[in-house]
Amino acid sequence: MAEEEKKSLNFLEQIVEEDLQSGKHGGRVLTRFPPEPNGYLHIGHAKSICLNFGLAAKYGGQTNLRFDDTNPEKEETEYVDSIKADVRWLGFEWAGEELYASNYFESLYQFAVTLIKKGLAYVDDQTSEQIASQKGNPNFPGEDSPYRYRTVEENLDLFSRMRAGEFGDGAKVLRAKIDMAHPNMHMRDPLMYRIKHAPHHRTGDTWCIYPMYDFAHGQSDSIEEITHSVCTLEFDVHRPLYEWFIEKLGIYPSHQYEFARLNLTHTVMSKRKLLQLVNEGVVNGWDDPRMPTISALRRRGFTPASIRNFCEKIGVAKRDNLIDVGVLDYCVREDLNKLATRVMAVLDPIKVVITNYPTDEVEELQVENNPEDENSGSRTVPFSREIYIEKDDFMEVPMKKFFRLGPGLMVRLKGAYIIKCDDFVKDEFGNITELHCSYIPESRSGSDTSGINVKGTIHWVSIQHAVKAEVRVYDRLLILEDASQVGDDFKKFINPDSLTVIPEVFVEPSLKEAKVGTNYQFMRKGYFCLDPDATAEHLVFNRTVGLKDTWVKEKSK
RNA sequence: UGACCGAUGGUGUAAUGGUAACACUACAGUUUUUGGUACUGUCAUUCAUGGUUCGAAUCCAUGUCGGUUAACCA
Repeated sequence: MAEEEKKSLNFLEQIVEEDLQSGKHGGRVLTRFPPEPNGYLHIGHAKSICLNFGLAAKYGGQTNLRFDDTNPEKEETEYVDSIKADVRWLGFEWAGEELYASNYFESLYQFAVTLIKKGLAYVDDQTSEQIASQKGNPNFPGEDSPYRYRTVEENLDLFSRMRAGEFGDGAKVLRAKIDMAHPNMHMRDPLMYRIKHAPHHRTGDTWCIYPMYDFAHGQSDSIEEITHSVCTLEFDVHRPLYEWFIEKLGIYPSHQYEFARLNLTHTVMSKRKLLQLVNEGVVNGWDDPRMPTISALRRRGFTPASIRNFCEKIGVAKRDNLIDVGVLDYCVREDLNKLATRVMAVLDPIKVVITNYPTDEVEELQVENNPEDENSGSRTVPFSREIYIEKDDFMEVPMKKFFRLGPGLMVRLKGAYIIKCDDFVKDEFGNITELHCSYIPESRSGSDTSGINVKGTIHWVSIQHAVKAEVRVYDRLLILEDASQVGDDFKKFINPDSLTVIPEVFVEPSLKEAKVGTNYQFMRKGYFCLDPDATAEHLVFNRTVGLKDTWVKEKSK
């Protein structure tokens, strides 16, 4: 038996394997994906999802889906539903029911009481401005709050009255008593609770005090006995605090590990910036196919497998990275090449009359559905005397290496006959409006006895059978490669051609049956799928991604 | 300027003290009834300087550069 090639492990897998070996968590692996329900998931989240679910699955563990819903002012049920749908669509299943940090509000409250009793937390009456000014700065230590040395009894009393709703928003906060001179700013008596008289999407008006991220996330991990809490690099500086709370509370020792989040060229990834694009109408909603959101990628025709492969391919490490969107394109093409049915569609038509073909004849030609899949079968495509071909498949003065149509040149019509261009018609402006060709009757596809070899094969659509459709072609959102260099100025670099609508193209009749969710390859043009905007009378196709085109390069030489 | 994280080809990710690998891109070919797919080939002495060692991308020191961090956001 051949030696199985040992695939190298990423740093998280190494940690898990070490922990498994040392029996750190009793051989258990439980991860979690903890989105805040305040926006839609994007491809960066997909990386995290694949990481968390993939890591657990690889080592026989499970993954919790836990909504980090500690800020009632920003969070909504609508987002909960879309996030669940996106995770499922990506192909992952979380352990049991979805969970919520808000499930633990009572436990969290009790944790806070415990810390107060230990003299490790206190109620502060100052304004946020006062507290901020006492924080000091990275070079200078902060100063203690005048309320820092309240008695345990007073803190207990005040905290319970905070919960009871006796104080207004912002009147008081609960802070951890750590060290106002700590070199890590997050350890300078961080806030644990704030007062918000706001209804929560799950707990309604049960609470008017809500825990901060730092006093909710780690404790939730611990309550669920998460073994490996994987998050992005910016939380690295929070880790000492994460560990401080767990240690002082003496609760389950979950551990946090950080990885570098995904950055894509020509794209912005932060929820805030994506929300801006939506709110300002730069795009038509969260699922506009130009967006890097999961819902947009789905609408655009990306498959779950292609996104999972992408996440696998880009790897995971701790250094900053900027992945070329071309890698994402590659991953969809790779997947779609194997499963997309090939069809013919002419996006920029020119009429061709096959002068020696009988006027009334229609042939039903058999065309294979997918040369990459021998089980895909074939379909029937009507052929007749008048067809459309792509305008740029003809050149009046063919350049060298142009293997298509030109005066006197021959091409194969895909699945049909070889034709020869005998003549062309120009209008008064000199535009070519029509080609006159003759076909070689013996060259019929599958029973070709003509002995003629042509270098080019082009797609076509029979005019009388053609179905009209709209096509939407997408390009990168930003003209700029690295959006991190311009910050909030990114909108100056929006690609004006990120969406091109072609109102009327001609597609073969089989596409009348096209369904949302099915991927097609328009031969020689790219991968397309039906948009949800489509109706039976008005077909709309999104271009998922173009085919690799080496001719454009050749042409420009 | 404090703390923390990081630095390997154009881009990512490996190599875990034993002589830089894989993928993408680019380029050059072969095959092809999609100028697609598939296949073949070409493209780096690892941020710098010192040190440890028979041997360093890997360990140590110093420096340089990049990132994160000082919300009653997560």
